Amino acid sequence: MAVTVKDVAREAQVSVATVSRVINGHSNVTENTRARIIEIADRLRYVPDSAARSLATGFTHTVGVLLPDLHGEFFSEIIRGIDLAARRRGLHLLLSGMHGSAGEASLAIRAFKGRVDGLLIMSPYADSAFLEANSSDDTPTVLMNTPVRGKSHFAFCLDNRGGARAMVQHLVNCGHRNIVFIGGPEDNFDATERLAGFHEALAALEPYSRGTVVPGDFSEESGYRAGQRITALTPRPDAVFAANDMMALGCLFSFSKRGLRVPDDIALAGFDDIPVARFVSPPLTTVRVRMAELGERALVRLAEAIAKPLAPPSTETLPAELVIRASCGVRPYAGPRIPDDGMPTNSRDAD
Amino acid sequence: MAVTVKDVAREAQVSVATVSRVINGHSNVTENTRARIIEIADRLRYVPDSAARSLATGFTHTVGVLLPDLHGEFFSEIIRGIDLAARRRGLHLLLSGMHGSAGEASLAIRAFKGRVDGLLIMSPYADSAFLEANSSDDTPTVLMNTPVRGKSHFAFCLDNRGGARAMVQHLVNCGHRNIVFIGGPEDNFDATERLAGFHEALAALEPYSRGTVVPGDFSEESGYRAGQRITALTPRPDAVFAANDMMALGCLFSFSKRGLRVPDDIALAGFDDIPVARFVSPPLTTVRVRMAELGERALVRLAEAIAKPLAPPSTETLPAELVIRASCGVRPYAGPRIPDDGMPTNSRDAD
DNA sequence: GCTGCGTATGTAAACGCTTCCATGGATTAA
DNA sequence: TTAATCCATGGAAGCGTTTACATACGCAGC
Repeated sequence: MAVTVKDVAREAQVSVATVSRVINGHSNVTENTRARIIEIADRLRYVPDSAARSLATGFTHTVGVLLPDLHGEFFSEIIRGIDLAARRRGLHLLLSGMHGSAGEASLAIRAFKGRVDGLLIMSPYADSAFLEANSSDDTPTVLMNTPVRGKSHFAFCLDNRGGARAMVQHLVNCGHRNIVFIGGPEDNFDATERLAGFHEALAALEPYSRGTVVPGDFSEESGYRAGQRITALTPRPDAVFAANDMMALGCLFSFSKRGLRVPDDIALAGFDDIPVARFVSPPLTTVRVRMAELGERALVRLAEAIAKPLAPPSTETLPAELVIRASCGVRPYAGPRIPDDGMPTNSRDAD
Repeated sequence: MAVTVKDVAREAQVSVATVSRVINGHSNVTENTRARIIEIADRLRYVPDSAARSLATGFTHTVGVLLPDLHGEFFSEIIRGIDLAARRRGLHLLLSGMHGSAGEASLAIRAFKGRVDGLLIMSPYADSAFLEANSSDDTPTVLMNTPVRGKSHFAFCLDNRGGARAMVQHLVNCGHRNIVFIGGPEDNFDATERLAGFHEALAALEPYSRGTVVPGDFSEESGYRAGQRITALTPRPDAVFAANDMMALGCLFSFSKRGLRVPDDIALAGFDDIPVARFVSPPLTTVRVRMAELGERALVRLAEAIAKPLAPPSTETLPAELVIRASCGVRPYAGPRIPDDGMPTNSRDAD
């Protein structure tokens, strides 16, 4: 059915070897035959079979991407970054979201065997035991946002701790002393790091202020509940720092429902800089990590590791930047960013 | 380096055929040898090579997904739906975003050869000539959100027209007569369909009201500019219907900058129901299409087509639902949906 | 005890490609 | 003119599987 090298070879009256050489751009072919073969291949619509190629060469020109879930702006950003860098290098992306169990993730990794030249794994939950059990030594692997530090693998992580410290610093600068932190899931690496950063900064800046921590689970709803608890606190805190933006939003709604004004009555900050953060009222002060850049850099690293398998593992940390908007009160509400600080040129909304 | 069937066969003192039979769960193997081989395969950490398998069987258990871009909540939603359905069927996803040119898309499709059992292509720009030139007959293909109707391929499309009509109906119901439409890019299929729906509904409902159309390009910025133009109109329109939410937001900001209140002074509606729509003030009335469902159903269709290649092509249309919030004035602002109509259980924010 | 049959296992071809090695013709050097 | 060299091309092995076909074994029936 599908046309193969043999068909092209027969038509061109040469051997398959010569066709292969032409297809792969090897030099030692007469210009004459090369042209003839190319013409015939085009006419026959010949496209080499990647599976066979992989088998023969040992390369797939594909990387496997394992993400914890495929939900929300985060993943879309990361994937975009990865895709961008991958396409630049002629690499393809085999994508897999793992929903939950480690067993499933393990299965996904095994399924990658023979399909990929390298692995890109992101999981704030993945521990080193898991990797130990599942990483085949012959497949270069890069970890993204993982608790595992680069002893055995390349790893990228976010400066959750630094970002949280910077935010606390900012809140203190704004004159807030009594700061409440809304935490995330206990087994989530991002969440614990952010909490640690909060404590560190507070210990350094306000040794006499014991920071209150209210539980949360990263969901908007948990933020709402946290907001209710915070409202009930006496004396009322000066500021709330939520471990992520979604909780900050929930909290914001809870406040507005009770007539508490942000930032006049209480300051509010989040973490992540999700797109919505800009649009709520007041716009949310938060911490941004460039996820697309994370994906991009991770892929570049992986590509290097594939090319040169023996490079020693390392860990890189991506900086987190403070995004100051109106919700903490230091600046007056500047209004939407239109057209003051430039509009996003995003025109891909309904595609 | 990597362990193959041969290694397992040698260790178990059987032929590779027997090992293969065990691995693939064929029945005709003694329970005794089966157990022994499984034990050895586990111990040796044998994982079959997918490339070789594909070559031998002709199946890759992978589908190629071609998207126009990987930006924003849309794609993340679609991919999530696809991934969900794919994992359920043991299929893998080879992902490719095509940035721009048809040539690049064509290249991407060719690169899929031998890697995938089927293709999932989304592009509101892809025309049938392109598909004609690039679709290999032996690869089942499903189109998502495309101008091409299912003559030669399976196709899914969104009910852009119906959604737009419903929105106009709603605006009229709210008492608005003088309605302005902000259009999208001219070569975008979604945009033209929405515009058509607008005209159709208006012609039916308000034969004497010629609807004004202001140009836009789906970007927030273009919405802002459209808002400026609309503000200058006399008499001032009753309502604005933007071809997508991003433009509606830009428009909203433009209004708020001029002190125009929504919905008191002017009603505003969008299309897409992007996550932000819920959070702006006032919350935006808009039209929702379940993108995850689109992805899911498209994958299911494709899986069917792969299993039974001769099924006749068809087209399915996904309904668009009106999402009524406060921006059109019919209902009082109900506040955030917390906890009245249930909080989203999204807790995946910072992963 | 021989035939026949079913079952467990082995042998080898095939999948489509790349690439090492061989071949032979042309070109160059002596 | 002959030998050495180079270069375009062909032959064939090999990549790791699956699977059609062959084989050998055990057991039932006569």
